[in-house]
Amino acid sequence: MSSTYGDQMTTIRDVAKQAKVSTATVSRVLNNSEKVRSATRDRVNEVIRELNFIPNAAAVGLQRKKTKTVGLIFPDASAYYFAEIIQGINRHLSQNDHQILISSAHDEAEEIKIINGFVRGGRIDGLIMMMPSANGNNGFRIPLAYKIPEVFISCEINAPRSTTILLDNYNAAKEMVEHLSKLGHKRIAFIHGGEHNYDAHERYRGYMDGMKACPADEELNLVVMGNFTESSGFQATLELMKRKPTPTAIFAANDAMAIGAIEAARALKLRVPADLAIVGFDDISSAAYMDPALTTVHVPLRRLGHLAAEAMLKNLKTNLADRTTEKIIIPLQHIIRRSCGSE
Amino acid sequence: MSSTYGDQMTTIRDVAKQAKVSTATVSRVLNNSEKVRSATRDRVNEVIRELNFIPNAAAVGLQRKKTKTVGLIFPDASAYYFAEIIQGINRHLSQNDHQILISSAHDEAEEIKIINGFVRGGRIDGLIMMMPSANGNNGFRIPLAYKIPEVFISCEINAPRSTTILLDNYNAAKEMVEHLSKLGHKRIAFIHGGEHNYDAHERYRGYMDGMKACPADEELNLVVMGNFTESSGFQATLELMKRKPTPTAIFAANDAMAIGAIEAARALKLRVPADLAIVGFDDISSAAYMDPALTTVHVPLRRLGHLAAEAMLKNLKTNLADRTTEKIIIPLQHIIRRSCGSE
DNA sequence: TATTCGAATGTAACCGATTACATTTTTTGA
DNA sequence: TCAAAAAATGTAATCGGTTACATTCGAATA
Repeated sequence: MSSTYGDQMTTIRDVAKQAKVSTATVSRVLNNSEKVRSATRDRVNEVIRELNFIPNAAAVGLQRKKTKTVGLIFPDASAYYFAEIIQGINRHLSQNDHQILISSAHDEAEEIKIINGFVRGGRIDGLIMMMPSANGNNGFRIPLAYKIPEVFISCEINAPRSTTILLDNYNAAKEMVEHLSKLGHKRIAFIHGGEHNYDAHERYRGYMDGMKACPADEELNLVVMGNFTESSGFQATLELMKRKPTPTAIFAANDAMAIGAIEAARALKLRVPADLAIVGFDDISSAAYMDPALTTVHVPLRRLGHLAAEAMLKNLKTNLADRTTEKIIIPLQHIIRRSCGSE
Repeated sequence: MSSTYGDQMTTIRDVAKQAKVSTATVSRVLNNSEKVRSATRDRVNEVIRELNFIPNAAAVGLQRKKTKTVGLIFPDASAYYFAEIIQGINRHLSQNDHQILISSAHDEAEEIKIINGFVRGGRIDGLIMMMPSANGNNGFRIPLAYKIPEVFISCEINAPRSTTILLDNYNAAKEMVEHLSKLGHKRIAFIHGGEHNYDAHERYRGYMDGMKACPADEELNLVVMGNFTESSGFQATLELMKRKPTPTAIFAANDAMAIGAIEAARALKLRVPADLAIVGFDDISSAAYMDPALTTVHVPLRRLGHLAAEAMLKNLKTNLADRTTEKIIIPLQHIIRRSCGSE
């Protein structure tokens, strides 16, 4: 059985021999660490280029105990949402000579197993976790045992010396309710995204507090549980419109459910926004092209990824003792379009 | 500066010492390679569990010249589309004890540099490339120089001993035209996705050949270039409706552009499908929830990813000499909804 | 020109696993 | 019971780099 690299594996020894220096010198040139006479450096670089030599990552990793790789743990759902974030992360990391190693699983036990394997196997230098279903209370404490930098996205783990990046879901949701309220709506329903999802829960909290501040008709229960999919938004809306009195506005915890809600309104022969205002959250690319165009909250996913990568790179450069515990909250902007009846 | 692993790095020597055997025996237990007396095996496994030992990936990789990692090269665009594929790939690979290393860049030179670094640096055992803009003619020959398994998605590189996975865009597009034709349409326009995109081009070919077979009013040029975004579909439709005679149906090369087209029709006060039929391609999750629900071609992205992973794992087990050149074509299914006026 | 000293370079141990080969232990059979 | 064969285990070289320490070189100074 032939080797993976076949006969093309070039080692530092090949370079050393051809440049008539020791491997130590080649290594020094590679890492421009100590002083190397410029004539020697040029000669070595010439050979490196000639042989198309690239140091073996495993050998470097073994010695340095660094892999230039960041692990990414993401839930196995909602591809679009996570893909944008990952792109943001990857863009910034690869510009800084780092790679990402991805894993995803919904089963939390499996998740922990994977993380453990990554870290203890020395595969990664740092860990970026997006686990909206994890919080400090449900036993997700494993990462804290490690000493590698950790960045958490959309979950409140509260691990010391880690960086947490959150969206300001709460305020954005609250303001959205206030906006609907200002338009005269009193019976504003909410389609939840899932009890155990951090973002969904924060949006729900914002909705609830927003409602408290509004002059409401009466004590209403206008919250229905969805699961972030179009079809759940559709079902939830059908469900909501059976209640008496019926809501005059629906706030869906994400755009996909808002799309389902619009479709349900249509099935019920209700005009949006005249009979029923509908707003979402996320500002997915098609939101502007819905009928009616969807009022929503813009979530800068790539920027979120960029911030995560930035925090990771910073922590990677800082030794454990000097790392601080940080929480970055991204303010969110409303996008008022036609579906709320504002224009 | 403390080590990445801090004091928690457990080595095979620690295990050997505690189990009172040599490192060779521990290694044999780990790889259940040769025979080990079961009493010894149990004792070693016990210690491994006790110490939570996981072999250092770099050390294993250095020795074995295998990383259990597959490189993924994807274009830096259309997150949703690629995310679904990546999920499909990842799901299957991680079930088989492999990880993925992702990279993406639009600049082809940078792309080649990254691939080269991955392969020559021994970071990956195999390469899955999705480069719709690459084809055998535009110089994308680098990968052929390597001996690791290669799987290409949506591009025709024709590298020997590699596996290529393609969607049957051509036939699906042709059949879509035939479907529209059967509904009585004679002036069917096409919104292209990009000249250099493989999928877009195949869909275009299918459209053209479908048109040839249809009884057309006259020699029409009803093709406009888009770029797979909603806004380009919007613009393209505005453009198309200025032509005389105006098209009665629009076939967009993907759903996003079809969404833009529907919105444009609306802006022009045209009813869909009564005044203008509009169909797409991809079957994104919101397609069923558009108004009108979008007729399109379903593209099984996760399955595509799964097939790519499967092919990769198979090739990984086969040595170079025994690998065959394979081309897998995935047949595509139409989803007839309301936007084509069929119901 | 000889001496000194810092800069440049080389030597070899090491990172943590695997594995060919050597050695020890156990089993088998006469 | 003991020699021979088979099985289990150990020893040490190795993978391809990095780096502490040793050595050599060259320039500056006397």
